[in-house]
Amino acid sequence: MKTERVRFAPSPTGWLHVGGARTALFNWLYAKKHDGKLILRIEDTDLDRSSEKYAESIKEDLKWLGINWDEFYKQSDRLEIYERYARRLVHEEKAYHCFCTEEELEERRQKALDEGRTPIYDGRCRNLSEEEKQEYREEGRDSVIRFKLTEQQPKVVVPDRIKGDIEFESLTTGDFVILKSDGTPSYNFACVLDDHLMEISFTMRAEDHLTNTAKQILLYEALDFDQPQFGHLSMLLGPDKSKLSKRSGATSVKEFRKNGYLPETLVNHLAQLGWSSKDNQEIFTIPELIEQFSLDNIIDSPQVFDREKLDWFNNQYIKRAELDRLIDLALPFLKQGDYIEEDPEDEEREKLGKVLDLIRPSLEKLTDLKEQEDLAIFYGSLELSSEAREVLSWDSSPAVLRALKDKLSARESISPDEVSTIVKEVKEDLEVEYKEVYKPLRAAVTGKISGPEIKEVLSILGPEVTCERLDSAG
RNA sequence: GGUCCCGUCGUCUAGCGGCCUAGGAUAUCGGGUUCUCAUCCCGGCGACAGGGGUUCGAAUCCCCUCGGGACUGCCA
Repeated sequence: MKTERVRFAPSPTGWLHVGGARTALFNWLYAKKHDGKLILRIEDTDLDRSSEKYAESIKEDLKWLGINWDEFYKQSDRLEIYERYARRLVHEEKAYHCFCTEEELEERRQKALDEGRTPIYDGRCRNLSEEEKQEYREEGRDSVIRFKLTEQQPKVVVPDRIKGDIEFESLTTGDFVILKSDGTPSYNFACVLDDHLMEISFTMRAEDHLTNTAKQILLYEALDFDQPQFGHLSMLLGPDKSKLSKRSGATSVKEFRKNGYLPETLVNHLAQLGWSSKDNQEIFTIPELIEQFSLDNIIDSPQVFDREKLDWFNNQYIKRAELDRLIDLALPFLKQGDYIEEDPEDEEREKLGKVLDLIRPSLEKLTDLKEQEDLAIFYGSLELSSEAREVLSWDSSPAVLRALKDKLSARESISPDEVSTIVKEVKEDLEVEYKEVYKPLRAAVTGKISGPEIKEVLSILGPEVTCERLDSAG
């Protein structure tokens, strides 16, 4: 069997957004599933809007997501190829030079619109004589090369592996441009040439390319190329149900990274937007995703990219992350907060690990670390809240704190279980309720009346610091 | 306007003619666990866009209507 070859072909005119990331992901999953190759192709033929900066950031974001590619191309490196094929089509009289200016075309388009007609290029430059062409050239007019659609507009059928065959009664485009006046190819032309030359076996892209695919099929025929298979993914929508755009809030992968999301969160959520596993599994590892991925389970209808579930996923993955990795993931965000300035080492790192492990269930995003009040317990100076003071003013509190201190002061360290034991002893010795021990203890040690498990807190803080705080609170 | 795609809880989805008084997840609400918050567990609310067919039987098949979306560039 031939190797499956798929591609992701972004244009470097902006940061990678989640829609593009999903297309990349689906292609990648498909490639991995079939032991195929993923080709990354930067479509930078729009010289004005493309920039190297964006091309780099797209690569960076893909890497961050764990989407790696096997081959890399840039269309701007291949301009002679497109030009050569365009000339070939002109030579075969399947394409022709058109000298109409953009202003003229715009004027005609507007007129057609005003008259309620579909604006279609009228093909007036199709049969220009050599003299006429020469005249235009002498006038200093630029020309483009247009693809000649056959007179008897044939029905185009797009065979779609996801949606099934899609028939176009008629294409609402006239002779479209394949080579622009600056010599760069237009999208459809470059795409067909590259997909063919790069031996792409399956072209999977979002549904907004459906009509492009129809046009491209005409090009495949004119060029006498075998066609790859096609597949169209539904659109990703914003909360307003229109095509996801910057207006829909944060949409670039970069922003999600910056906002404290884990790459596997995004991968998982994106994978399950328009695809679902047979048994409704929701939390996947990457190998599971690859194993279970199939075109059969792709959904035709568009889906809203909603942040709520993403946050839930992120909490799930934060809870699951390996501790050492979590520390590394957390550090950049911690440094943005008030408590940690630089990378801790040895015992400090170990302590941080314990702290993170303790508070991770409460983290939805890593950015929560910037203002995590619980961190103050371990890294800040103690301030008693008014609620904490109230608890400490209970009649029973001073004696409880004293008793706790007596039991702790002789110790070097203490385990969470030992805290439970001590609390129990104090409760029994003083004949009070658990609450009357726990609450003042929490208030004195953390300054707050709510927070992470107090026995874990004491274990991390250690008896010495704990006793100091019991002192100053008492 | 034209062409094309799509239509199950707010959102993501299961469902591919009977297992559906429509299942799961999330969000939300309530309860439980806990010294407390978070986590976790249990429960509630909540959808087949509408109308015609076909069929013994339709969320599932067909048609129409309505609704949403995309495309309609010398952008990709």
